[in-house]
Amino acid sequence: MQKRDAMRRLPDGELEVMQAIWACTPPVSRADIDAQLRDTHPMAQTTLLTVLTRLADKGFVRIDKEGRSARYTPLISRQSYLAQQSRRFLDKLCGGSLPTFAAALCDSGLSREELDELRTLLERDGL
Amino acid sequence: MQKRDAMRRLPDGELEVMQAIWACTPPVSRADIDAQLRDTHPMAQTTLLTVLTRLADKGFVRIDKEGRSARYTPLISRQSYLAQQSRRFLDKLCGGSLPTFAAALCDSGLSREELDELRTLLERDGL
DNA sequence: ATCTGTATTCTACAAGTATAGAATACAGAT
DNA sequence: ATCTGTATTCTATACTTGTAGAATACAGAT
Repeated sequence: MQKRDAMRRLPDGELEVMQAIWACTPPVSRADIDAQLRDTHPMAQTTLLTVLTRLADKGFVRIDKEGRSARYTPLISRQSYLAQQSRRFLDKLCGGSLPTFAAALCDSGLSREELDELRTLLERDGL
Repeated sequence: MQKRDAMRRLPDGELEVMQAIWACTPPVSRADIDAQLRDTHPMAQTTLLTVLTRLADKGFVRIDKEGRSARYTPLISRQSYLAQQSRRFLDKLCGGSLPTFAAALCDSGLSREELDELRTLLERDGL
């Protein structure tokens, strides 16, 4: 049933759940996830379970049964997912063009200060 | 039938077609779009027509009948779509955090030189 | 051994997306 | 007036996503 295509872009609902999982320290219980989602995107228990199953099918989380309940461990780090997706953005949306990408950022509603901050961060992290 | 939600993220197939349309000088014929798609994502004539209809429903293109054939005009510019989507990326994926965003870019496989280029572009365009 | 509450799985359904064959419509040729 | 080729619309299927009720399973109480 597994699709094994880690590079794929998660649909919104599944991304929300992944973000919630990433926000916890693994291994994560269903209750932990639920607590995280309460603010951003509350959903019925069964809905959450369904989404978690799909995420497991896609290889994003591992489900470990522990008696009555289960623990969820992310198999892909937030950092690497974000890296993959920013690459995807640059390639698929900007056609791989850095000037196009830069222009998009400049038009994205960021203030001068924020753009400067981003430049600084890129300089520091890049080293 | 129209959903009027310009901020929405287009699914892959529809994005491909929009990119093809943006790559032409409007008004664009179906043949123009087809030629653009030939390299990246060839699809049957009827499939293309179906996608174009959906894009029209969503308000992304206007379809003007011209006798036997039709002309397609983008109603949303590539530039503004990219700006919206980069904002979306920052907010939904990075939780609005510039440091997180910068880290994602640094991990995205760009070389030192490319990161430097991006910094320069941000500086120049930002002015 | 039975009851009970809760965790998990099954099943379901409505939209949305990807794809395209069948049917139709129509301009231009004869 | 009819034929013909091609452009467009209708119809259709399969898969994905969002959402959740119904059914089940099972640990702990009695």
